[in-house]
Order: sequence, then structure tokens, then C-alpha cells
Amino acid sequence: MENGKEKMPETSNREPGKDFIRNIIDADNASGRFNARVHTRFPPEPNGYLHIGHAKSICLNFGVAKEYNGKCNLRFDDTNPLKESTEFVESIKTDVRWLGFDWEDREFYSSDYFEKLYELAEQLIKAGKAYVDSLSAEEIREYRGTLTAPGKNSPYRDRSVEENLDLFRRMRAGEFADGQHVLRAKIDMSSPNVVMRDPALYRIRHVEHHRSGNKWCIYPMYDYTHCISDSLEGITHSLCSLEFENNRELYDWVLEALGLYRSQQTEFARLNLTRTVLSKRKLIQLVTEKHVRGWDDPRLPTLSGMRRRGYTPEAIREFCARIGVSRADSVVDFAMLEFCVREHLNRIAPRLMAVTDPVKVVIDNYPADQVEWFDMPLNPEDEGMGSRKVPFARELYIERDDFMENPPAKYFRLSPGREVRLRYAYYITCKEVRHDANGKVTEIICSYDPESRGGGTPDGRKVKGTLHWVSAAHAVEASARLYDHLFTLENPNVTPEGTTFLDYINPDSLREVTARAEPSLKDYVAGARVQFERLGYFCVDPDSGPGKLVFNRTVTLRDSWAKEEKKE
RNA sequence: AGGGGUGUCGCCAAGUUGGUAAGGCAUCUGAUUUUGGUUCAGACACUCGUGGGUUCGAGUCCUUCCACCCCUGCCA
Repeated sequence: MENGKEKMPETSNREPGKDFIRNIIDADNASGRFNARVHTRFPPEPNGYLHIGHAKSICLNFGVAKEYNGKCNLRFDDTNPLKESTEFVESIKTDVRWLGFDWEDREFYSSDYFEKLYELAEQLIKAGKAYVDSLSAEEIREYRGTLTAPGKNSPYRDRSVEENLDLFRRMRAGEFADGQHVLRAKIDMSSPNVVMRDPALYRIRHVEHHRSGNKWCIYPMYDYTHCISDSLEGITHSLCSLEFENNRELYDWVLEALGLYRSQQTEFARLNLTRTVLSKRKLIQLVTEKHVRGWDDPRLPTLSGMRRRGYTPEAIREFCARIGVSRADSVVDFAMLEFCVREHLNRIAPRLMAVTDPVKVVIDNYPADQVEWFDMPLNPEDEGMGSRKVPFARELYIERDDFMENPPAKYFRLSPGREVRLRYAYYITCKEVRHDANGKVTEIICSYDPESRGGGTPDGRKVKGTLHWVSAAHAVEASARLYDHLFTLENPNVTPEGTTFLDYINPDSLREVTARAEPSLKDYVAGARVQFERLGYFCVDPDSGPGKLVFNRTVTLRDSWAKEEKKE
């Protein structure tokens, strides 16, 4: 192994190509800030399904921990019982595991800290740094001021420590109704950072919590909970998205006021992808308004949807590695994701033949009662994958696209008088075309060259086209769901005046057709991924069952002919 | 109008004592090819939002202006 790299001069302690997060960690490790320790966490709120945007955060947090021999916790940020449920907790765990990450025994919940959080709140009150406010939500909003005008102090701001303590304890005891009081940090109502204008720490909510049940009727807010949870878990680098930049000042304030170990919050830009939406609100709308079939609809960017679509965890991880992480708002081209799936599937998917839009071919010089079983490699580039047997007979199906009566110049598939190769089988020449009353092609009569058995000829003559095919008599039927982008707009997050993303839903995002496939297709079970030669990568949908095969097209193959054709 | 951020090729993204623009996706050529797939070879930023300044030299320093994002939940 060449060792040019490790000979780098000592002064160059930065590795080119590293993202700013890893540069910060390197610097912290160099300065000994956290004793060269790296401990991150992935902190989802269990109020929805994870999507590709979360995958970016998961790969970052777990990835960084792994690279630096550190740890990464899974923490459910469950401080708002109104929105959270165990159903979401379970789906999140399934998705993180599926992506390939392991939190070992470090599964935490903010709700595990409710008692500790409460004690610390009393500590804050005793230190004169928090008070119970009895203004209504509306009044608090008015008192907060605006972005350009300072706020003003609540008339309850100067209550004594004793009164605050008494009120707060009675809040916990359930003596008050929702909204009657709120615990607030006493900071600065004229701070230019609105987050610092005496933020709410606790609110009263007589609601059952998915884990703590009815034990509590006051619940801590995010800003108060998150930093303390990070601190208690010994998190070193608390990575979150850009919209929390303004909250960092409060994050630091709370830990400072309580004299707690300080984790470092660092923000990065969240993922945006062309051709899809990643906001929770929009995703919920698509599902509840039935624009898609459910949270795991293969057209959705949810991890469960992508899993069902046939994406692999490897491909998603590779995608996250390739897009990098920075502080600049950006929109990643969906093509980047497709590249990553194709790259992985190309290596692992067995090749099969299936026809999605069949037209019949009759080989008129092939014996009507003859059937030949050809042995075909499952992947010509990987002998190790083995082979399968495929039957050839007089009547076949080929793709309707693969025949044209009046082909344009660069078309080199089948057309009258032309010879093409049927993959791994024979050369055939089109002799005659039959049509129905509407002029639609119903049957193509061909002759085959017995000498070309296997797909090559003794005289070495070349043909320009190689087509996939299926024996009509042996074909198995399968439902194929052909997906396209959910939106017709490049970026559905930015829509023209007066329209919303829903106005750009692609009516052809799902086309379900009956495909005819080679018999070996029956060997594949739900979740299996294959390549239908010349068409794309497909995977077996869970809707499949005994005698019923349903396939999802994960992604098409790259198609330079389609591009060429468009130029015409 | 206050505060916090960001602006490097169509897209993502390196660029850290200022020294003369990595890489990937996409795109376009060409070669190979029993998938118009794969693979391989090559092309693709005299320029870093903008004007000005410092300097022998600036994407990197100073400065003007512009654009975009976030913040006025008892959501996270």
C-alpha cells in the first residue's frame, strides 16, 4: 500500500474534503475540549415518519460517532404529548435500524428526565432565574414585542421566589387549568433575539403522555429540555438544523444558569430535494388527503416509502455521504439519489427478462411444438451470482417500443426487413406485420437463424439491437407499478403565485401494468430486488402473495435512446 | 425596521498562516459492450453575489451594495 498520505506534514492537520462539522470535531479533539471524546445523538420527536431528510441527520450523527470511535444515542424528544405516540416511536426505530445504525443500549426519552427537569426548574426559580407568569397566551404574545420593537415585562415578573415556588408546585399538582399559568425564564424582554424574551419553560397540559401516562400535567418545552438532555447524556456535539440557530443562545443560557456541563450545539442545513417535498406538514397532507396510498407509498420520500420502492440502505447512506453537509441552503438534484440507487443495484441485482407492454412475435420457421431452455447468467458481470433457465418457443412477446414500422434514422431495434438479436437466444428478422382494424400492430412475423443459437453467429455478422423477450406460453404475469416523480414541478416547494404544491401533483406518477415475465420470476419473494433487463430495477412489493406478484419499479435504467428520441 | 445566517460551474461541495479554483451529480464527445445498461478515455468555472480598497499577488483581508434563508408557538 502506498503511504503518500500519511507522510503529510504535521502542520496540515486538516483533511481536504472534510465537512465543517468534522473540522470542528478535529479542532476540539486537538484542543482537548471534550477530552477528545465524541458523543452525538439523533433526537427525533415521535410525531411522524422519518424521511430522507432525517436520513441525512442520522448518517451524520451516527457516522461521525463511528468515525471518531465515539457513541451516538437515539433519543426521542417527547415533550409534547399532544402530538406523540408509540406508533411513531416504533416506526422510527425500525427505520434507523433498517438504515444500518445501532444505538446499542442507548435508547433515551426526554420524558425519562421529567423528574430531573422539574427539580432543575425549581433550582432555577430559587436562583431567581425563572418565574410563574399568569398572563394569557395572547397577552404574552403582545408583551413579547415584535422583531423590531422590544417587549415589556410581565406584571407577574417580580413575584417572590416563595410565591413562584408555591405556584409552580401547585401547577404540578394539577390545581390549575391548561393555560392558566406558565413557567418562564427571566432573561431580557428587550433582547434583539426574540427567543431570549423570557421564553416559556413549562406549560400546563392535562393530557396523557404516551410513556408517562397521567403522571404529569405540566410539560417542559423544547428549549429547556433539549440542552439539559444533551448535558445529562454527556453529548459533546449537538447537531441540529439551521432553524435552531437563534435558539443556541438560550441553549447555552439554560446550561449556564444551571451550572451544567455544556454540550456544543452546531447547526447545519437541512436537506431539500428536487421533485419532492420533505416538510412534515406537506407529507401529512399528501397522506391524509389520499394523494398517495399511505406513509409507505413508494412515491414518498419517507424511509418506509423508499424501502418499499426498493431503495437500499447502502444507496441512501452513499447519497448522504455524497451530498455532504454545510451551512448553505440548498436543493439537491433528485438525479443524485437515483445515481446512488442505480450504482448499488447494478452490483447486486440479478438480471431477469420481463415485458411491460407486450406485442406478439411469431417465429414462423421455428417448430410449433419445440421449446428450448437456455441457461442465462443472472449477472454477466458477476459469474458468482449463477444462472437461471429461460424457455424459448415459437410465440414470444417483445416490448411494443422495440418495434417500429417506419423507424427514424438512429433507431436500431426491430423493423420490417431488419435483423436483431433476442438476448441470449437467436437472431430474428422481421418478415411481416399484422394489424387490427385500427392499424395497431397485433403480430410480427419473423424468421430466426438456427445458426445464431445463443445470440451469436458463425459468420460473426453484427446486429445493432438486442431485445429482451418472453415466451408467450411460459410467461408468468405480474403487476408492475411504474412510478414517476410525484410532482411535475422541478421544485414543488417554490410554486407560482396563487398555487400550492398540490396543484402540481403528477397525474401519471403511478401507472400499473401487467407485465409478462420469464418463469424464474416466481422464485422471488417480497423485498427481493431484480433488474428487468433494459427496463430498470424492480422489487417485489409486500402486496404479493401466493399466485400474485406485484413489482415496484425502483428506478429506470439510464436511457440515452430516450434522450436521443426527444431531440427529434 | 431589529437580530441571527448564507452566497464558489446547471446541482451538491472542497478551498483555514493570501500565491494563482478539488471532487461528485448532470451534460456532451469517443472506445468497449449479446442490456441504446455497465465500464473506460476525454470535455466541461481566466473565475468565486456586487462595486471599491489593501497587496507583487485575494475565493481567501478591509469595505459598499444586492439577493436569499431563519426568528414575534404555552411546536420541535
